[in-house]
Amino acid sequence: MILIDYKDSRPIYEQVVDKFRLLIVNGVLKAEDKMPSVRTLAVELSINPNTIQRAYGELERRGYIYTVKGRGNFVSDTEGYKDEYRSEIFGRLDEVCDSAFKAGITAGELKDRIDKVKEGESDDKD
Amino acid sequence: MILIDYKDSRPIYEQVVDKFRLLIVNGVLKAEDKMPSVRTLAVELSINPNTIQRAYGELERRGYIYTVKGRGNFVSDTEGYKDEYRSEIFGRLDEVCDSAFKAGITAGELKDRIDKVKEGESDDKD
DNA sequence: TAAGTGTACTAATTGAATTAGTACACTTAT
DNA sequence: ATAAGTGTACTAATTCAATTAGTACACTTA
Repeated sequence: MILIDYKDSRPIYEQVVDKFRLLIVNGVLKAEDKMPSVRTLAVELSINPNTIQRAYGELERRGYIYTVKGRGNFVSDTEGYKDEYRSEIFGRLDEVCDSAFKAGITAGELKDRIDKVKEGESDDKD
Repeated sequence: MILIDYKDSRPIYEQVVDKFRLLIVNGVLKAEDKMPSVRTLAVELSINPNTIQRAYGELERRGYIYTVKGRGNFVSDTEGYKDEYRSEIFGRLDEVCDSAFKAGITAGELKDRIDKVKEGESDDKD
């Protein structure tokens, strides 16, 4: 369900947080779905339970999951967070545009590129 | 000329490399311009000369600057690197598009956003 | 010759991330 | 009641990259 990239220089717990965030905001994991237990996932990924715990703590802090002691972690109702995630993506787009314009790339070129990506979509990647 | 962001989790030498890369590919620093000396810049930024040296070594390895022993570091002819930099930006755009499409954002929405950024350009930022 | 430049090297320090180990509280099923 | 599974909380040790510190050497220019 989740894969760690050891070539990635970011902390493992951060990668775990991001992967789950994507699964949740993109609807793969739905509200009330049960998250894998801390210990289970730790064994699955061959990393320390503390690292998973830290990731789950972060996900809870940010509202993506909630905890029931003794029962486990569950996905929250994240409808509200989808807008937040969209904003995040637009923010990233803004940065790319800034860099692009500074480097002399035109809005037209960017738009053409979007169309190309759109065409090639659903290709087997990553 | 350069500013370090201590809130940024990336290594200092990497930040230095990036800042100079931008100055160079965007034409602020031109071919044959003299780079600040390792020691001067170290004092200016209040960081260790070794860190600057590492950054300069990286810039040289990547072809952005060249070294003349005893004289200093100078900006290379970077015309060829501008294409490389453009590709990099398009690559970043591709990633944003992928995320966007997965999150249900349409190509049209992305294009509209580009126009908005284009309008607000040359605003006093960073 | 003196001052300024880059280069090379080793050692020490720092700090975050990760791992290791333990203990405790709660829930569920038996 | 008991056992197994769950989350939580702590402290200590380890690992690793980045950074700092210090020194020495070679070259260029004035």
